Amino acid sequence: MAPAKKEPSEGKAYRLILEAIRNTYQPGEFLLEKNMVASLKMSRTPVAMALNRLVTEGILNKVPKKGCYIPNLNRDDATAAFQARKLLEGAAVKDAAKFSSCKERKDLSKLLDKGEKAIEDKNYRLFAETDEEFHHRLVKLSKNEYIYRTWRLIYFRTNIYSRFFDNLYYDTETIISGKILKMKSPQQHRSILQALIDKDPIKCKSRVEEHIEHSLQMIFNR
Amino acid sequence: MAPAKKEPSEGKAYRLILEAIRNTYQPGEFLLEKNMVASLKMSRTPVAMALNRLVTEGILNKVPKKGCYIPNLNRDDATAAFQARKLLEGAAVKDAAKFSSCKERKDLSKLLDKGEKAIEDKNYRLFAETDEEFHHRLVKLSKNEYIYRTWRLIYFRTNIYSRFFDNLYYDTETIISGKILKMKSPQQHRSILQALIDKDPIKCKSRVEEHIEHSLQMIFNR
DNA sequence: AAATTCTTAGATGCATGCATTAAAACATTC
DNA sequence: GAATGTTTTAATGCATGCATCTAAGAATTT
Repeated sequence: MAPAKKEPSEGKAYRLILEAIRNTYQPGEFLLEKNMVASLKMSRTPVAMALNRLVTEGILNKVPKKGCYIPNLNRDDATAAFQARKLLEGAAVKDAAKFSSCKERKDLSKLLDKGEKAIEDKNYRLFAETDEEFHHRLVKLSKNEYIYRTWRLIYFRTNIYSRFFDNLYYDTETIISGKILKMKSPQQHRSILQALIDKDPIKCKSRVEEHIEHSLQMIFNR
Repeated sequence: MAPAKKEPSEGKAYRLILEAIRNTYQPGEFLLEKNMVASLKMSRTPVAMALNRLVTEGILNKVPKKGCYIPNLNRDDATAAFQARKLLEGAAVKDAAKFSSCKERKDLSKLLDKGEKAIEDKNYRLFAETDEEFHHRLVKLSKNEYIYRTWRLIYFRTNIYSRFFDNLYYDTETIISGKILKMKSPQQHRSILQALIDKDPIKCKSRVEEHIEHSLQMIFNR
């Protein structure tokens, strides 16, 4: 039997609070330390540390001596977040197109298979997971730790918008710079992967940018 | 007499530790909580919070149950950091060229005056300050909070390199994509500002990128 | 003497009590 | 009754003691 090391309290708190931010809390809602201490069954110190971390990451806002809350959603903020994400993710895949290995591309393809199957099964939760992992892996391929770290937080924010407006998978059409985009998310993913396989950095970048712009437009069109 | 509100301990700890990271500590050096508690004359809690924040920001590294330390310097890391900075700062000034107000440009010009005077006086410390503020203001002009937040941390990292190699102001020449760049930093700043005044986003972006690439090359050429 | 185990010193991780303060509830004045 | 000032409440901010763990050094074995 393995020794079964105890998970550090702060890390556990961070993990569970982050999950609750994604799935439970609403924009504008205050998070009381006291409540978390109760539900997490630990002392205030690790909870305070985890909250502090989330504030530093920009995932939570804070009012001194008052507490932390989920940032509110608005059009300008969404635009800024998606713009920043487009910049980072676009540059990342541009580099990825130059560096990616055969195995990495194969693995991405398998991941897309899994996502498409999830949609067939109407398991949208699983699709959302694979979608998220696809983007994470793409950006990691850039091999630039600074870009990845920074992208990760902004991506989280854009994902809040997509989830809130229930837009992770939809069969709509969007107009971007005069072009009508009628692809579903999985098709867009495939076309990004294809550009990656073709080792075409420019195409890779523009397809990613269109994909992200598409997500933003879907939010606005609701 | 004003009430003179007491500065929160955590904020003070953060501020002073950050300053020490810039001016005192060396790459690889461990930071003992105990020592900071002693020099800052406060309890462990706010110090731990401040360190936690610095780790989250990527300014410090951490080994669990051991402590925090200044990240080591190396060529690949420098390349990645400057690359990321170039991407963010380039995009930021591109937007800035579209949005900046007359007053904002005037203020930037005054700041450059101040920096040039500092060099005349051989006050390189003051020049470094104005240099830093110039870049901060430039990126803020993008009006994108996500880009600014994220850029700020990466800029800090690149600045560590520049300071470490004592390269904030030097009269060297560099070759970037075949072109010989022979400008000093202040001249480069002026040319960036000029592109901003001309409201030429593309020129603005490329000049900023060259300026940053120049900084990186100066580090490598030492 | 080298390698291994045991001990111990000293660091971080966590729990908890007190201090401070913001805002809600209440009382008072106009 | 509205506006203002006061009290109370309940949250975060901070200090500190104990728990846990890492790593360095001492003791032991080969």
